[in-house]
Amino acid sequence: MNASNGKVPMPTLERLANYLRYLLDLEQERVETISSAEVEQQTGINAAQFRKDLSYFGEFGKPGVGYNVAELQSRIAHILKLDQEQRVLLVGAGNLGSALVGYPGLKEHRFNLVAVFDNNYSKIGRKLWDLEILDLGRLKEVNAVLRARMGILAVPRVAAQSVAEGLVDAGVDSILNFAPLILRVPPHVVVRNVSFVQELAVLSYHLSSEPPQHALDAKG
Amino acid sequence: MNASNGKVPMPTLERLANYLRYLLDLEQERVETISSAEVEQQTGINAAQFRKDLSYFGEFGKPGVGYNVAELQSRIAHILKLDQEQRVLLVGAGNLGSALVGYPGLKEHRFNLVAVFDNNYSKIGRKLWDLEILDLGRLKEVNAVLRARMGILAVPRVAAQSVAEGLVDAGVDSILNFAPLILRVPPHVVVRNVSFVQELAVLSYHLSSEPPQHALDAKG
DNA sequence: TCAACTCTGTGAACTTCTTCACAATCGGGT
DNA sequence: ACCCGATTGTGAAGAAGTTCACAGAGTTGA
Ligand SMILES: NC(=O)c1ccc[n+]([C@@H]2O[C@H](COP(=O)([O-])OP(=O)(O)OC[C@H]3O[C@@H](n4cnc5c(N)ncnc54)[C@H](O)[C@@H]3O)[C@@H](O)[C@H]2O)c1
Ligand SMILES: NC(=O)c1ccc[n+]([C@@H]2O[C@H](COP(=O)([O-])OP(=O)(O)OC[C@H]3O[C@@H](n4cnc5c(N)ncnc54)[C@H](O)[C@@H]3O)[C@@H](O)[C@H]2O)c1
Repeated sequence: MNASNGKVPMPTLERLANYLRYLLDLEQERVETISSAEVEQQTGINAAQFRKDLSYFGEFGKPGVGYNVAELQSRIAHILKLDQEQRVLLVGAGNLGSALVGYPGLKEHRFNLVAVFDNNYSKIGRKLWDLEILDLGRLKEVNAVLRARMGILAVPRVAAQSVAEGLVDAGVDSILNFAPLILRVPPHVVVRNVSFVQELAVLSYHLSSEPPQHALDAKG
Repeated sequence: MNASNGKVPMPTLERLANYLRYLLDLEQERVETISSAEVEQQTGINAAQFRKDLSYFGEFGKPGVGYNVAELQSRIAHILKLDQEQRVLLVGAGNLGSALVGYPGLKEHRFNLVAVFDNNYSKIGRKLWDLEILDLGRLKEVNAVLRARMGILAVPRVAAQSVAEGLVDAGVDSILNFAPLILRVPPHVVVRNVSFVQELAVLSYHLSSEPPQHALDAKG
């Protein structure tokens, strides 16, 4: 009796996209049915965790059988709204922005990068792959037409806060931020940060405790 | 009493790099001292959380005063081993790899990208910024000299698992993985995944509950 | 010197997330 | 039709993380 009404834990949401990726692989391998135990065996995700994560959204499996791969895949895609086009604005046509525009993984998940903005006049008007780089000043005007609600922030750190405010003003209420700073946004706006340096720092920390080389192994 | 010996929660580690970033900003603004209450006010990070996170590593502040910005900054950098060079290997000289090599933020935190590998013969031998792209086949041989323990995986999904194994075989025990899949690695190896699509999916999910208040603010 | 005040460091309470463990259910075999 | 082995969905236990709240350390000023 759970089914999506209650509050879903954030870690569950974060795992959902991973499940989806894995299910798409299984589908391609023509696997029709999978049990949570097999998921655990193949991916290391705890079987009970997998089942409970799904349980927040309803009942997906059959006792004694498992889950239908194709059905589960499409239902997770639906939960995450990855079964419908999501229009996305990108600000910052630099190294990272360029990699993102050229990344086919976005379209595969129905994320449609509909416009790219920059404030550098030597870039405005040029094309980044197949998208023309637009003047940041036109953000609100352009999005009045496009009505994208998601924005990707790939500008230098010092510009990020003000650009974020511009995105919000243009009607964006979900921001993926690559700049290494904590954005302050109104409460209705959701921000997710991607920080390569943070991830590397966590790895770096762990190096300390690890033995310097792979001469050792075996663990209780 | 605490000081680094006990187990540190993973979320604490993840926040540490953020604190560092923030402290570097304060340093640049010539702020000498900061209290946890001011941190909360300026960044939204809960003051008690900030204090407790630090408490896992020792005592950093003075009651009645706060924290010395420069000292705290350097002590956090030390905890994360960001006060010493960390050599890093990159595999995959594509769009993302290229952005990473050109990203100055890595060097700023003492991450030194010492070699780039690819398996595409039209790329091998060319330069990516100032680094020559090396044949993936030479990974082990080259790292026998360089002795990097960190690796960044920026290859297509289908290649990621085997390249990860190659990295581990070459002595790498920390991997930052950009490919959208769950890597299986030996227990002594630490993996951190960066998944743009996962982050976007979480944002996409949240769009549901938000009111589509595009024209909420009554427009100009 | 002392009182008034500020702010840290941290046990303890609280909240959130993960894992366990088992009744309920399914499909297949006989 | 009925049993049997497999597997789900989920309360409840347990683990982990966050926040509270306060004793006590440091500072200031008289
Ligand atoms: N390149 C990476 O691998 C990488 C890794 C981690 C984080 N980041 C972060 O991502 C962001 C972008 O990185 P990058 O390497 O693409 O930088 P970049 O310098 O290559 O590109 C930044 C782009 O933003 C544009 N820009 C600057 N100010 C702007 C403004 N106010 N409005 C609109 N556009 C503006 C610039 O013209 C440029 O095109 C930075 O915050 C960086 O810290 C990058
Ligand atoms: N570009 C992005 O914005 C982006 C975003 C999210 C995730 N990713 C992921 O990052 C990875 C790299 O993305 P990209 O856009 O740079 O791809 P890309 O195709 O531009 O580059 C991949 C590089 O890897 C090399 N390569 C392929 N197989 C290899 C192998 N076995 N050994 C060594 N090198 C090999 C290719 O020659 C190429 O140079 C992919 O897994 C992708 O899904 C990329």
